[in-house]
Amino acid sequence: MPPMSADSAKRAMERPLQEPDAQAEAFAVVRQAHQMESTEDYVELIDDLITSQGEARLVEVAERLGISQPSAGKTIARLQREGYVTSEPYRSIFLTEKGKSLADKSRERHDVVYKFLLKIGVSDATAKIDSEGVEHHVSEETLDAFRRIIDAG
Amino acid sequence: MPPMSADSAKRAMERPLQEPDAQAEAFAVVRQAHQMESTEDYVELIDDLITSQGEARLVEVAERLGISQPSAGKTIARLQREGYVTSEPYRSIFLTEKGKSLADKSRERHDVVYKFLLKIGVSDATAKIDSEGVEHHVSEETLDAFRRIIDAG
DNA sequence: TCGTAAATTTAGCCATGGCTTAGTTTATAC
DNA sequence: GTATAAACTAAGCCATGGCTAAATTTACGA
Repeated sequence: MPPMSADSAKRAMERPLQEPDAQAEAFAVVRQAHQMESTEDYVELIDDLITSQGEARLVEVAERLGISQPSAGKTIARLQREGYVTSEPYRSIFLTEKGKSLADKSRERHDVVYKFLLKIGVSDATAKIDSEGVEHHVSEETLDAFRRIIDAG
Repeated sequence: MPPMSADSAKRAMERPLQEPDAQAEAFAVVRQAHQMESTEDYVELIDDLITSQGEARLVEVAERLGISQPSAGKTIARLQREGYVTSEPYRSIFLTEKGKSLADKSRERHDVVYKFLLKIGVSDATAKIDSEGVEHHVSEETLDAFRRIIDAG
């Protein structure tokens, strides 16, 4: 093992490693959040499309996600397998109860993050982009902290 | 197309859809961030291990990520292919210049998010977990907003 | 009604990143 | 110095989620 530099020693003091299992747990949470990410993005988007346009077509879902139609279709098939949506061949996409309630929860979370970012002075364009990425990784506790700040005047 | 309910009409007013290409862009940013996520997690962890323990062994990387050794090894191989790390068979793992500078940037970002969460009243345990997920999805603009709040008394 | 364009599906490609099982190398302890 | 344990690699499995190209179905306008 090479000797430790002064700098390294300093950083090791200031920023000690976590316990291995606590750190592993944090990464596990991220990986799990990650698995739900695309599911949440899809149901949220589908719900928005149904609300604004009366129906959710694959072509529109793909366009708004910025991916090809077959890619979107493949994921929609998974969502159907997992009970979030229903749709018959060549028809538009509907949310199940399960899908709708996940969509509602996701949108709520998304909105809190978005409004919070605006509140602390982030521009609208950046708030839109960052909230899309951040929404899947904030716990209820953090959301509550965000809500307190939103509501504070 | 089915008729729109009163509720839906209301929500459509309050939360209009974004432009398709702006929305697609936001998702593209998330997907790209996503591709960098594991790279950043690895180099940051490897750097921390080198600093605290003098070297980074695969067994430790795997343990702290909470995944199997072969899984960690496969990703390390990718990182080597992409020029972030070097390592010879059965030896410990080193960061290249490129890897080291990414690690530094990631740690900085991670620390800002972590400290910010503490500052707004999130518990230490939650701040550790959430910062792990959030760090990859905050823009420089948002980080600056976080820094302002951290520095504000 | 019928031809064409748009939407959707199918098939098959690729990379990532999990996993297990089994083999190899290294390090250690006796 | 050698046996054993620990660390690592190899091989091969799986699901996800991108892609393209080609086939099919639907919808629409002339």
